Amino acid sequence: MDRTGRYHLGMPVPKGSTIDPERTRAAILKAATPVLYERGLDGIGVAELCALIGVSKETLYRHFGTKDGLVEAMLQARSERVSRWLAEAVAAAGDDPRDQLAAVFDTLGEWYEDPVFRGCAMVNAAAQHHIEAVRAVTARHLGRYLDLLTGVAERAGAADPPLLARQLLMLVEGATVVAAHHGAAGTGEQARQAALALLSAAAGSGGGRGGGG
Amino acid sequence: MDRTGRYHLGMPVPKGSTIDPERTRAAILKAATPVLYERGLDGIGVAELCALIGVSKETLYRHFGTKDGLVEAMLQARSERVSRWLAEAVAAAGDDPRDQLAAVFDTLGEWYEDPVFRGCAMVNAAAQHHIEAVRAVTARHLGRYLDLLTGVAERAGAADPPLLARQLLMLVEGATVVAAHHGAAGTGEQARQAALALLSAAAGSGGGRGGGG
DNA sequence: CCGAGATCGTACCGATCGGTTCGATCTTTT
DNA sequence: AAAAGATCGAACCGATCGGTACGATCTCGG
Repeated sequence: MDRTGRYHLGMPVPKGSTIDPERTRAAILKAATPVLYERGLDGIGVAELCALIGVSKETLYRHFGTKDGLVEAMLQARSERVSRWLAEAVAAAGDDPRDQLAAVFDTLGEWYEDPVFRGCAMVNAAAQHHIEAVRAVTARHLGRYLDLLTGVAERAGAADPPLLARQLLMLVEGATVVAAHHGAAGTGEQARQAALALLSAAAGSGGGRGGGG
Repeated sequence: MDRTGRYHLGMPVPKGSTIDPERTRAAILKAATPVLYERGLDGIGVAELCALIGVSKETLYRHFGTKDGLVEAMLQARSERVSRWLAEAVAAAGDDPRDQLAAVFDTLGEWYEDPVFRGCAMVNAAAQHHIEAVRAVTARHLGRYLDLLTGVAERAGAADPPLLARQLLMLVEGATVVAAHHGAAGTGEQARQAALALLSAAAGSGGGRGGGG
């Protein structure tokens, strides 16, 4: 032991407060998220993960209890983060629901082009684990997307907003799968065109434009 | 050792031929496929898998070399089987491309309702493993779907058949993801409606019906 | 200045994993 | 009848896994 000391995730500890109870947890989550996303939940062991993110196993286990606990917390945080990210893109797109929908797929399209893109982390996780909590996080995640898309569908005056929203959700998740496993080039734009076509069809043949509100 | 003997996967050996060289391999694949699909590729060990399907580890390893070898062979066989299954549904739907497209999603919809449905096995596998061979099988699988849908798009006289086919592929994979993780009820029909709407839009605004041969 | 507590690195644990080996049994071939 | 070869069950192997324990270090509250 000639080099102990200097701990806490390599981050300088702010002089105030009690070494931060929640901060360590948040820092672990932030550092572990991209590693677990790239390597896969079962593609890396706790020991290697800890070494990569610079935290001891004891600290990780005290904050998350088990590896599954870490995974669940990570997925939950990631779901909330990307949902908020997409919602902000919609909010920034103005009042026209067509622009809002286009913003969704433009945002996704940028993500697809990212070299680290490996598909939806929540869907990937649910696809490989039977853990009920993981599946629940994924279902909730899709629910968030559905809510966002339902709002767009309603504002667009779709005849059946829940139906259109679910169809758009399929397009979102399908574009993500196709981009991950069959090439990302152009996928965002192709999906955007399809989404706008669906919206036009739903608004045109159904309830027309300018839904009450 | 009071009960050795009586081997070969519990299947009665036909009296002719050399105990079947290929037959054992096919039988292992057939038996292992649903187990690996339900439990997940990493969710079951080779020992338990062998016990469940009634084959010894030595036999399995002689036929497939490694667990990854078994996985690849299984995914390859499954991809060919389900692609053929979908192609046959299309072929049985008559000459109208709209009927053919509807048949695709009706067929998928039935699959979604199956209690053992857990999403697309190839996509699930690629989502959890970095193994290049697995990712290749998945890419090829999506390519088969794309070929099928391209044929439909061409026969429908779409203005841009490759574009429409890729959008329909997103719908297929998206419906599969949504059915797996957000409830299967109605997903097939909802996706079918969306697909037909996309086809109408692509044919209507683009090249009209009866695309040139 | 001294205890409480968070963190570190390392060693350790039992379980499980993928994969190999071996003796015995049964079938087919020669 | 004897050789060849496929299969079985079980034992075995080294590696890795998730998780725990321990002694040491550092910070903070009192």
